[in-house]
Amino acid sequence: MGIKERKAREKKQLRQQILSAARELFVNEGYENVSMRKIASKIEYSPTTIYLYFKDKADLLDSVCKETLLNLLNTLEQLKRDINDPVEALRKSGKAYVEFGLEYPQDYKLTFVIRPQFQKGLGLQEGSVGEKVFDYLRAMVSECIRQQIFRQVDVETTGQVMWSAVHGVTLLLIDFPDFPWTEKDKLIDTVINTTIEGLKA
Amino acid sequence: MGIKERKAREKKQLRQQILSAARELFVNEGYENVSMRKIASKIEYSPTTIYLYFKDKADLLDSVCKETLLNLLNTLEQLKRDINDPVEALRKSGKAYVEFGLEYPQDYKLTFVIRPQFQKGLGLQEGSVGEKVFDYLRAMVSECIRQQIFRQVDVETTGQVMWSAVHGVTLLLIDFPDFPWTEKDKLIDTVINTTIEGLKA
DNA sequence: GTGTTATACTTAACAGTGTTAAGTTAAATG
DNA sequence: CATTTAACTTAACACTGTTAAGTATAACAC
Repeated sequence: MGIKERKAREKKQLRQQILSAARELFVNEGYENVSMRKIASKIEYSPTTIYLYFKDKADLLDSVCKETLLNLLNTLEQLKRDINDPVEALRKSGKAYVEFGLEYPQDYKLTFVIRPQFQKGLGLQEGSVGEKVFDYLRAMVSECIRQQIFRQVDVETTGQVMWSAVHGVTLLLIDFPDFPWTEKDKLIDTVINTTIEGLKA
Repeated sequence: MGIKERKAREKKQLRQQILSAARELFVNEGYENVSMRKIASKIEYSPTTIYLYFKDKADLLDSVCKETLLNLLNTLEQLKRDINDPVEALRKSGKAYVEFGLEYPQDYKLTFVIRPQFQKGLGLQEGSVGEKVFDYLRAMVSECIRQQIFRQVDVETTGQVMWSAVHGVTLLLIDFPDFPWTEKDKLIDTVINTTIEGLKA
């Protein structure tokens, strides 16, 4: 019974191949500037083959995005294990969050800006990766409050403030790459540090 | 010599008509889903006529956004006249900024998220309205630093931190209307206050 | 008033897009 | 060996932004 399994393996491989090609093109040239034909030509298949593996172009981007969000979650959870001080963990997590957004701007914008626009009704879907990322942030903030490092404001608000800050700087850096920003890392650090300082007792 | 003036007036009128039609369609259906043909049909001209008034679709979007920014700038400058305390002015301006975004969410996204995506290379151009808005913010922050209320970090960075915060919370509130946010005004105030506190000495 | 020029707009077309229906080819099954 | 099934391709549709060429009308000079 090895034949069916080989076939399934090959299908999975091609799916992954499409996904990788799409990611590379999306990241380098931007979602709008990448056509299905371009992706197809990169993997040396006809354009219509893609539709045997993905519903449409949005679904393809969706899948690319889900992959990278899982990466973000991995990165963050790895980080958590190595750091004890909750403030330091929050700082590093914030930085990792922004850097992820800058590394995969298309994915970031799709998930946190574009998808909500077309998928109204739910903020972050139940059980979605996006929700898990916010859960992670909440846990961290919660620890800072518990240890009385942060002011005793409610956890939800505090988490949302933190999210606003990193979300804001991420999008500004993505959307206005030619604005005369302060040196990028300095800006990110200052945003995170300022917010943390402001949240302290 | 009234003929030339009448002609000029008519040209201006048609330009404005195109602009209004474009704004309405962009806001209601989203930039990508609006074609030049759709705009043209709305104003009952041929599609190519638009190109006599605007370089291309991006330029049209640009002009729509410029209008939006002028409105924002007006709102802000009205505010400035009434307040003396620079921190209070900054707080109120931040709030006004966010509220402007929430009142015209589609316009805000068009200007600060969608346009940069399609009109690359725009830092904030010399003399542009966007630059004036940031100048406004800079002046305010500068005063806070001069009066030694804020830490002596450079003005640019400080301004950018402030912008990140308000931009972030504005977009989150727009894009995830069904997320279990803290009460809206409380969240906005906390974001602004936290950032201001973090910037203080 | 007539001929010419400039202005404002339109028609037709190009090269590209996402997507689908129908067709092909080769492998697996009975 | 015949038939069915799966994987992939070809051709086409209805769109997109944009441009070059054409047209009709209004303004101007004489």
